[in-house]
Amino acid sequence: MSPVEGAAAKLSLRERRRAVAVREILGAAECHIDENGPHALSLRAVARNLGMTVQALYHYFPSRDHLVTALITKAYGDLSDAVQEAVDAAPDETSLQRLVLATEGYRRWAIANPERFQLVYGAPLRHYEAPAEGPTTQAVRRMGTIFRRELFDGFTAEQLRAADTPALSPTLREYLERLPADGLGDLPPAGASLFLSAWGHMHGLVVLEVFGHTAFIGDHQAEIFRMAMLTMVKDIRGRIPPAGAGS
Amino acid sequence: MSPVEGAAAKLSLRERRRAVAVREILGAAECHIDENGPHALSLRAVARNLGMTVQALYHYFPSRDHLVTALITKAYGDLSDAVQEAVDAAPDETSLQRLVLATEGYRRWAIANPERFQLVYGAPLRHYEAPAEGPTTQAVRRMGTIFRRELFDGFTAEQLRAADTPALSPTLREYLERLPADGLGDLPPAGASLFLSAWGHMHGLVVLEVFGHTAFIGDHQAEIFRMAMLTMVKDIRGRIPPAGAGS
DNA sequence: TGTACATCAGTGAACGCGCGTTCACTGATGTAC
DNA sequence: TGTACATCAGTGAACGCGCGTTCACTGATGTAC
Repeated sequence: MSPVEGAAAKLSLRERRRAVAVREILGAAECHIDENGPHALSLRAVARNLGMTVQALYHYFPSRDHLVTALITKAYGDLSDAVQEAVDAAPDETSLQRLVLATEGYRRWAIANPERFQLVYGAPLRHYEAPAEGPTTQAVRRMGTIFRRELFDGFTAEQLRAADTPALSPTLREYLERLPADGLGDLPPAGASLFLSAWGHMHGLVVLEVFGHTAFIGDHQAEIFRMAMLTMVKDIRGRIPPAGAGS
Repeated sequence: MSPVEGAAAKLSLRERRRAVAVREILGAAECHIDENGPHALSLRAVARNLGMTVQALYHYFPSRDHLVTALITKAYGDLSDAVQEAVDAAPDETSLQRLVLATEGYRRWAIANPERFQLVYGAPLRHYEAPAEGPTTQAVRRMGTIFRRELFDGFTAEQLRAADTPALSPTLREYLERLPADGLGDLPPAGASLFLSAWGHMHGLVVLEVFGHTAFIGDHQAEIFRMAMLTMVKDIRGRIPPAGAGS
């Protein structure tokens, strides 16, 4: 008996059916989003896709907002998975190469799932009230961790502290030092600043492409992106002094 | 008699009232967008704001789409104006400083008008069918021109051609060379590539901030942005060789 | 093993809402003579 | 200067649509004895 069957055997028929139904609902909702955009999402449309009546959905999600929250969480998770897989696929590459691969994974997922990408990074949905401690906070951390590891792989905190960046104001330095350690707090201010800049750079190129603002580049978007990211990573690493040079 | 009065005198009472009404409608629509987001825009809501009935709006805009098109065009124009003004306000600065000021103008307008910023750069509105030769194409060109002028001020095409960027594939180089001259076509491939990267970098940091993804930085966003842009511009200019060194 | 009861998935009917758009109309503004 | 007519801004009433949510219900699944 496989572990899966073992786990499944512990669930009643009803529980298994319920799990299947929830997956089907999420799938239908994602399908509808892919075709009509996140702002067209409605319980009625999802129910229609499933051949059900709307009311039945209330047995699985107490309101539209709960469904939306689940979808946003899943989209963020899927994006993180895509980035993680892009990194894991090349364990023998240099960390510079792995970081470029990570950014390419980010871009690729966004291009392949433009509507769900908007669910995460676009305008918040009309009438949607996100729960406090948003569903995204955990996912944000996870993706941040992936990128940070590759970006600063091989450098010590001491080296990052001595990175060649414009002088930050004392209040900002202090603020960055005091961020929670699971966010950017364990990075020295210069490192946090470089990291945010890099994130914005990657994200901006992807957003412009996803929303069609760089359509005039045609089929060459992937190459432009790759070159920009390669240059970006080299520049950032070039700002960090060799080990032992600081202090 | 002022020129304005002179022009106005040529318009009948009806024409002047009409012009005022159109401005009022656009203003009410912008106000509604500012408060409820672009996706909540509806003719009925605008009419309500004005104390009119919906049907009256059809005397000024033949459909909702025409109103939306006007709003998008105006938002893009206002953003371009803001950038232009930021540049013009410091004619004596170095072009490096002016470019940083331009990016700060871009950011400032976006932060001050987040909903209208979405109108331009966010997800397209539900049920809105943009006209062919979109209303934005002209505005895009205008803003592109401002940034390009400051970014590459003082450099010759020859210098840009020799910029230190990763090797672009021959097909991409050729493609970039053949872009229409009023877009990026008058830039050598290396210059076009640097320009796109810079645009994405600026845009990405602004988008993350506008959508609240960098809220954890609190009041220091402006400083982080400024440092990132300063570094970016220096890096880009550092890649361009001094005059006469190439060929 | 069978029976009584609780839980749950799903339906039919209905609620009140906001939306874009059309139609026939009234009264004010503008214009040709 | 006055008059007949055209143009235009605005209204009242109505259309058909999709939306989230609630209520009372039926029949299947699960459980305690």
